[in-house]
Amino acid sequence: MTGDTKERILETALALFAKKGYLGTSMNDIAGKLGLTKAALYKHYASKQEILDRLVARMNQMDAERAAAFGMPETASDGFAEAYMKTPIDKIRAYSVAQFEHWTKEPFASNFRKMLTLEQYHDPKMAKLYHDYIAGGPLAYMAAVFRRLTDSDEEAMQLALDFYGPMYLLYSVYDSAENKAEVAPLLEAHIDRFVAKVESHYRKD
Amino acid sequence: MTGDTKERILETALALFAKKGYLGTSMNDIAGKLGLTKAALYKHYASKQEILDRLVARMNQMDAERAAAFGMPETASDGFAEAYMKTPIDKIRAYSVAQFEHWTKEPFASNFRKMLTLEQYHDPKMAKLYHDYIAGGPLAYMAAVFRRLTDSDEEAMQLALDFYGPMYLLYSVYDSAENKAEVAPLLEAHIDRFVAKVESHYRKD
DNA sequence: TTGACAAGTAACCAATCGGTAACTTATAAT
DNA sequence: ATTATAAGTTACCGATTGGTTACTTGTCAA
Repeated sequence: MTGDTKERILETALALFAKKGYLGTSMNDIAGKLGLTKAALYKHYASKQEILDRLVARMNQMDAERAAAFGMPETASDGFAEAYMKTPIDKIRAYSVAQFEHWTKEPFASNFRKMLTLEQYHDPKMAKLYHDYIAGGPLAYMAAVFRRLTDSDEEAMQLALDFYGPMYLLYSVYDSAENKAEVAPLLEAHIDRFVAKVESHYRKD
Repeated sequence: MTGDTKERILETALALFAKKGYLGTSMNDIAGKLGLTKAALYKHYASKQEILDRLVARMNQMDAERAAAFGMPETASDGFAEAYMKTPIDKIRAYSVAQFEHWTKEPFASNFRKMLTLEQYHDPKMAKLYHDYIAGGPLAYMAAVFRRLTDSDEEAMQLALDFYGPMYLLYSVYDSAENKAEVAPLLEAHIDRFVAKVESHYRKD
């Protein structure tokens, strides 16, 4: 039965970190929501920081598994040399839609993304995770992918901005949307329009 | 001399709120950075909350003045009925570039944007300000502007996503960029490409 | 000269923070 | 039956929180 409580602590802590931030969430808050006292939390984790560390470790593990499942190079790496090899446009589309569903509908990933958003400016480690997972990381990734379609790094970056900028904005739209079911179709329409535009302009495919 | 200290308290508090969040910043932090004790802060503001309220009020005032200076309808309003009247593409371009410079280089606006980013999930008022100023607000604004170029609301929204999504992403890119001077040209290139694409596709201008 | 006032200080307040110590209780293996 | 052990409790710790009180100091007007 230890695994059950230990798991519920992680989920509850992450949900609170996503809403109130790491500093804004007390051990009493986490324990209270589980019907426990805060001392019980220290039977499972040595400190508040260790709870956060375990959350980060789990996110890294989940992302590596997902990247492997979709046959895409991992995101966290600095070198994107292998990214612009053979990634057909269909695979990019499927991967992007799945990524969006993951970061919005999956409770763990959605709360983790919100937590990163709240912690990015005062914690360098969180800033790097936010960059790699949500912001500049995927942008650089797409720029590397599009590099083989274009003649210059500048145009590849513009294509990456065209492609990922709206997707990045839709994360925020999703979070504050009253009807969240309307958001994913906006992304799919955007990707379809983008693919059509690229395929008509770069006919060397 | 009261105005000087009162002003420095606001600026210092906002800079700390942007880095550590509202809850993560103590009155001691603010006072210490000014070479004062926290009791001195209460000679100028009744509470920590009043400092935040004054920052919000100042931002609203600054934005109204800027919107008026650029001849654009205000952002915070719910009704965009007047938005799609006569806003030439040149004015939109100039306004957008100025907005980006404002939210990145202007210290007050830059710190305010970061503070809103950190507070958006746990404070409904901050969530609305973030939406109106940074995320869904400008998106809806651009969708209303582009509505007169298109046949449907759906296509207007797609155009707005194409236009504002990259701009929104570049805010994040700017914050973590080592060479910040390279970011604004990315936005200007994007806008030029967008304008060229729109003018070739919608030739009823 | 005096007196009002703005702006600052040191010292304190109750509440809360992350974390610890001592104790209870249920379960399960020997 | 006994004994570990895991999982919980209550009560406490020093530090810090937002905020208050009493006091001092400099300036400027009557």
